[in-house]
Amino acid sequence: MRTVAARAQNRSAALPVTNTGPQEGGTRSRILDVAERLVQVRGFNGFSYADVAAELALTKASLHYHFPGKAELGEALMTRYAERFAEALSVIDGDIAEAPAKLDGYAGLYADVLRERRMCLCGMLAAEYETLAAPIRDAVIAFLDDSELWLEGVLEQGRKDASLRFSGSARETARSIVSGLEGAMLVARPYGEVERFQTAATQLLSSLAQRVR
Amino acid sequence: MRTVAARAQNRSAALPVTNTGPQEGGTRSRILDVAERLVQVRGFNGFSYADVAAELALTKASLHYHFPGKAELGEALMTRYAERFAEALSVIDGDIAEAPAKLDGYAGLYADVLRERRMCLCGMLAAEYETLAAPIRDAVIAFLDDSELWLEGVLEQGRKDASLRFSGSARETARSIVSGLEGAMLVARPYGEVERFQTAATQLLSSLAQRVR
DNA sequence: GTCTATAGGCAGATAGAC
DNA sequence: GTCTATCTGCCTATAGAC
Repeated sequence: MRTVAARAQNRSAALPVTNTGPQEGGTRSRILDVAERLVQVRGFNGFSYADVAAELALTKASLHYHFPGKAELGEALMTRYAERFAEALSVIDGDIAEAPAKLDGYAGLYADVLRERRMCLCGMLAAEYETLAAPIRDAVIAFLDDSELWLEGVLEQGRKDASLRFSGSARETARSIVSGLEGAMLVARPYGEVERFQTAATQLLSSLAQRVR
Repeated sequence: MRTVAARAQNRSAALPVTNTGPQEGGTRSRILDVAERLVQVRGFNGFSYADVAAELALTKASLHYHFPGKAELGEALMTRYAERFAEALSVIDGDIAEAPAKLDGYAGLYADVLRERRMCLCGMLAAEYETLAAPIRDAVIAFLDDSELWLEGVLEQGRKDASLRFSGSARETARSIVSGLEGAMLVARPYGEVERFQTAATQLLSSLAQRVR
């Protein structure tokens, strides 16, 4: 499962977010890369423009040229993250046929993030939700909805071809899987043990969606 | 399950944390109450001494008399929270005999917190873990360890008396339950739907620890 | 215990030169 | 696009009067 996830990550990392010209996208993209990591590690309220500027050897003023305010930066972060995630899901769809293996691929995306000592960007922002500007909030909800929808499809496929068995609706089970994996990340990170996530994720997945074959 | 949880909450709320005298505990306790709610709603990096002071019609300087710095306040918050939680668990132990019902009572504690639009204090601090002072970090880990240990005992009891069936060790399953419930809270809160938590929690619990009777 | 007053620093953000 | 310089406000924290 690591292969698929890693491939998806690489592929998306190679794609410019918004290519507005030959040189223009470079700085913008590097700002997003640094800010993304800082948010995933320290939270949206735990980093500043100064932190990002220092890492890139830029000034705060330059950052404000690319992103007028922290809210706009946050929105761009969440939007790009959702795009990359959606892309990773389509890679899974293209490479993996069986529903149970698709679920493993999905969990692998989370594991890859945790391996870099990061929290899921969306999960981190979900914790800080109450302090976020409306556009960022909407992007958080959109990300969760997308994940849920994709998982719902996989679960329905698995139920149809009898490779998965689960109680309740596919939607409910999809929501439980998203919850379970986000929580497994949240809890594993303080311990600094990726293994803790792996064990919980495997148990959550196999009990929520029983593998028939 | 709501009754047990609510009772536990009330009981602990009536108990002074550290009664250092007739008048002394009052302000300290009220500071903790306000700060606790602010952290659970906005995060540790999302509130300030000024916020707490304003709500209590006090000055920031007065807060510093009771808690020298934000780190000490955070530590006191986490410690008191863990004590209350442990107390709630002992109420469950005293009032409920059957393991499956104990699990419901445990999930009910989370639901009670979410009903007040709050995140679990420990879950919130787990997200912000990287920015926290060492004593707060230790308290977060201690809380998680305690929860896990209690759940492990319940699961072993359930396996022994054949009221619960689960795959893997009791410890692993306990960890998955903690992860699952924290995640269900994290995800349900942005939607503002307690129902979302309830559905996920029920499904997580019943699939991780199958009820036999 | 609580206050006023204030320190010293960092936050997000802007103006305008290059 | 990136810089210097600067603003304003809030942050944590302290000194010292009451």
